[in-house]
Amino acid sequence: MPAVRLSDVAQDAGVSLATASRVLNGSTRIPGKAVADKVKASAEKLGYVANAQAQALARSRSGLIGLVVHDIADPYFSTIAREVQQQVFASQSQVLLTQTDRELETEIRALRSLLAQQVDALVLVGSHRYGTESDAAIGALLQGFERNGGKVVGLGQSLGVGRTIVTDNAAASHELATALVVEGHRRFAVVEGIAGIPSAGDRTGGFVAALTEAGIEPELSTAADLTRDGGYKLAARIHDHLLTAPGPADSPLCVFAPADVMALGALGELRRRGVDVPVQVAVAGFGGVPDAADANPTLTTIALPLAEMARQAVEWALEDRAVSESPSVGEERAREMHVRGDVLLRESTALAVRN
Amino acid sequence: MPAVRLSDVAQDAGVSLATASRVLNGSTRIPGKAVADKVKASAEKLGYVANAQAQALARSRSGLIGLVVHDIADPYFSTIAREVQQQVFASQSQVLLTQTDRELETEIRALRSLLAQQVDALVLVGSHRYGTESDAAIGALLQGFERNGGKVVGLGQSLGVGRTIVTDNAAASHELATALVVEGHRRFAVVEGIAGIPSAGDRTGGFVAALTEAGIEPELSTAADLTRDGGYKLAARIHDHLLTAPGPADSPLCVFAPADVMALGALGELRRRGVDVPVQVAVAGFGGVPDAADANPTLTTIALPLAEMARQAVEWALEDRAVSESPSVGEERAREMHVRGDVLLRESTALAVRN
DNA sequence: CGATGCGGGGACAGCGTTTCCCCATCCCCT
DNA sequence: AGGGGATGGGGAAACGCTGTCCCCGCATCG
Repeated sequence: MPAVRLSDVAQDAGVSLATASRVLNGSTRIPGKAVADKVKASAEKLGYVANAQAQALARSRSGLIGLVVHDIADPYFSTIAREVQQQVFASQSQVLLTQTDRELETEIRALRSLLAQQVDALVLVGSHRYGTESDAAIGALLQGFERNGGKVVGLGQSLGVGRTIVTDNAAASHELATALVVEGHRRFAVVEGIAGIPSAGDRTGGFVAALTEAGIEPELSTAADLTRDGGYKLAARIHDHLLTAPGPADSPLCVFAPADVMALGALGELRRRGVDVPVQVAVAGFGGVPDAADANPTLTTIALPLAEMARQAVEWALEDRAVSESPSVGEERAREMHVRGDVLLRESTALAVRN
Repeated sequence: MPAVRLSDVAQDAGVSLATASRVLNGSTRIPGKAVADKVKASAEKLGYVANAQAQALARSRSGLIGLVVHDIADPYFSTIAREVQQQVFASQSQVLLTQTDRELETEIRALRSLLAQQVDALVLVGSHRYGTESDAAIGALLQGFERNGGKVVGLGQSLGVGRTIVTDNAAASHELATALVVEGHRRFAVVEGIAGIPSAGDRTGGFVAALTEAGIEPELSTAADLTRDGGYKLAARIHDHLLTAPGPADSPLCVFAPADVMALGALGELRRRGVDVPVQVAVAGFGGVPDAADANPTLTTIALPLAEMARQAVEWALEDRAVSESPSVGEERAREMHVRGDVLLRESTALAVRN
């Protein structure tokens, strides 16, 4: 029972293949009303569903958008994915989802697959930075893709190719650290940057820079993944550290986790270990996922306009190619858009009222 | 600068299209080593990437798996999606993601698109139940898909087509309610079922049935979406209700939200309103998302083995068609698999120790 | 009244792969 | 030494659709 093809519809309606095609797809040429109705009736009757693969092959446009995230279970990425999917779907296109787990090899494989599927555009969220030696393969892939007419949109940091929605990770983290110091925090712990993931390093970097300016040095710097599990590990380290270096009782250790999901995990693990937040330890995250506002204590973080960023990314991804290929003389189309995060000081970093 | 095609590789290697195809894809016929190496070298040199669309057309297998969820930003779905994506990707296939937002029309559109993309299999998570009048269109779509050789796997409740991983929502909720009553809870609030989403109704239904058996009637039943926002709304209703019917001071109102994300939202909103959980209000969820364990208070819930369920779904979805078409005589392949949820009584429903 | 458009429909050549079928070798067996 | 069976490579027909080119007929205009 093979699927019904366009030729079946054409035959049933008594018209040619060409006419059937014109009726059932927005062609430039609109057949006469009478014929059109006949074709539509036949299509309906037979339950015709176009073969997108064949259409893609003939049109050389697949209507597929590749979405690359590190981990779809991370609320940061799933919040973005939600919006991306909605927008793309509203435009009659489809989202092809891939996860990299922050592995370079996996990302390369994922990109290869997406390219093989002939995606029209690629939306990379929190990708590796293009340009470093080991990322050369990715850079080559992306450049080749763009040269063949594909669009690349980066969400997070600049890729060196395509268009990017840049979050100034370092500046935002700098602002957060400054605010925390102003609040009265003096003891800090940070998470070490992760090789190949520049955004994490930028965040910690900006944070530490602000501390340095304030004449403060973090008393702990530890390595951990940007995941919930990483947050557990981070909490364990913090706990251990406090056992050996308790410090003044009225001064909590403020830990900056460069991802909200990590901060949320740390919150859970600290509590399990009987460490009070924010009295003994203060926690700050980065991202502004919805979960952070409902946590207890509510999580101090840098809120990024995730939905807006996603919408902009899709807009660029779906933008008519004709427009993008004709850079209106003199006025070059913006290749980057900067968004800023809002520092949200909440309960997780609140200091006890001084008596 | 069009992409390099297989014919380019063949020409470069000085072999025919057929041979090149045989070398670069696992064909049954393996060309001689010498020729194979030459072709591989050319492919590498030219940066050849196969056109999956064309392959799909020729092979009539797309290597695409359609994933349908209500809301990818809901941790329940994103946890499942994470696992599904990983498994599918490991098998050289791709995930096509769609969200329904729990809208029937959207789900129909989504299915149509997935069918148009010629997906090899469909994984439906928490879909509408097939069989009710308004779902006839979906049922027809799915049946037609299956008849054409597609596979359908449902995750949640039975679809009436394909294979299903069934969670016994009613029984699990019944067990949870019983446990809560045993703990000492006497006052309950529930969420009304939502038209078209049987799982929510089943959960509340099982919960209420257990209460009835215990001679208890919920003192509040309210409508709210199975989302974080729904949780906010639920919390607001609960709060209002408590203002008019405070009840005995030592007896909290226990509210059952049939989705963890909803319960988590309620936790946040209750706190914002100054309602203490679990002292004034107890909260229970359903699903067992990772977030529930890190919440404060930790969330009582029914934990489903989400990752396992996802893995099983993918296994069925990717199962060799030849196997599934030859039902080994006598031993019919299981069409359903039942998983049970574990009742996890945690802090959000803890009663104060009786003095 | 004949010529010029133009609207509307059909034939057909691709789009990039796979795969069936045929053909040329080469080897081994009789 | 000749024939038969492997073995390995090539030609070409699909796969289902789009888009270009062409043709026909009717209305309009000179």
